[in-house]
Amino acid sequence: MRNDLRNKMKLTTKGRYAVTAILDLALHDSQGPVALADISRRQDISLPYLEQLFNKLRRHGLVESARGPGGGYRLALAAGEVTIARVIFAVDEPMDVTRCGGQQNCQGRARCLTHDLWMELNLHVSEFLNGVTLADLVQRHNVKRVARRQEFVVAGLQPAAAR
Amino acid sequence: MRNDLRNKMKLTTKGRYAVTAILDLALHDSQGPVALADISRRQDISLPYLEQLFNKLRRHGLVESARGPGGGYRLALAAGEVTIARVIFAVDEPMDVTRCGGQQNCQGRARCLTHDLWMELNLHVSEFLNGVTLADLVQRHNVKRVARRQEFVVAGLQPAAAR
DNA sequence: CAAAAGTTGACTAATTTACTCGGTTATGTA
DNA sequence: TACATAACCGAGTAAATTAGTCAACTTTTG
Repeated sequence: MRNDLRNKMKLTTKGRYAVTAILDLALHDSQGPVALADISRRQDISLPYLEQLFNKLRRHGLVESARGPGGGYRLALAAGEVTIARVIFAVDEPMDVTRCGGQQNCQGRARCLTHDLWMELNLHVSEFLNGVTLADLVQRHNVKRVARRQEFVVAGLQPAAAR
Repeated sequence: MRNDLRNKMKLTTKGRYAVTAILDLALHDSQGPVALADISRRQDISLPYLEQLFNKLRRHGLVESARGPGGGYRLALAAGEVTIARVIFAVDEPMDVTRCGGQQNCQGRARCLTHDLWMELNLHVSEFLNGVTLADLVQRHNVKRVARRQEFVVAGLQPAAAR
């Protein structure tokens, strides 16, 4: 027994923060480059942590950066092209195929007993996350509502709340 | 930012080992109580670890135990009643509802932006895992095949391989 | 050139996971 | 009634992962 039984889809808070952050970007993308500092304030995610996340998003071609004053990030693709699965994959890569590989034969040992079950589950999750894009989320009513509230909070309290 | 963004379904190797182990039990249940030592050999999971897992499975009413020589565990329910979700829940309880509660309003902060998305995903996963029972797995061809191989290995090598 | 941003890599604290160990209690069999 | 077998139980721990920080650098605009 070792720590092999892994499955592909990795869902951690890291991936969830990444989705939240890039969704914030999608919501403000039309107004020119968005600085991480703004996202940090609105979404309450630390700036250094955002830097780490966007670094990966950039390397995976999901966002583009512009340095210097007035700079920031923009979506590199149309919001409708960016699936949640791609975002999660970008920051939580391993997506780790478990030594049992694709549909390879695992050792003569037990792991295979339930191997197919986890593969199926993984497929379901992947399908779901591949079926939702940033454009879908931007359209959602509750997302719009929350976004408006965040706008207000930042505009009204920014200097004081920036801590 | 804190460690709140959790989601309900917790999928760890622990849960997967539990499913493998109880499936092994389901496969041999007809032959009387199954000793953990046997499952340990067949599935290559350490005995103390199995004890821990079955302790939880018992407290959740999924298995019954019989002490003493010839003792072991049996399913407490019909295999068709035991869903994978119940097994995973039994050993990985928290299933952790995240401070955002059921459909409660999370703080005035950003978490809600993607909150609904994770709730939906969670629903999908739950539905899948609630839809598969031990009886389903026992029927599967590949499970049967692997089980036969394990039978052979144990019967043929037990004394030597017991290490 | 100064300030605003992104870029990078190393480093760390906290948490969680996946276990192990030692000893106890119950039960069937000789 | 002794003994062997098996479940029971709680404490403890090592490794891995996560989530996040820090410091120093580069690019760009005004």
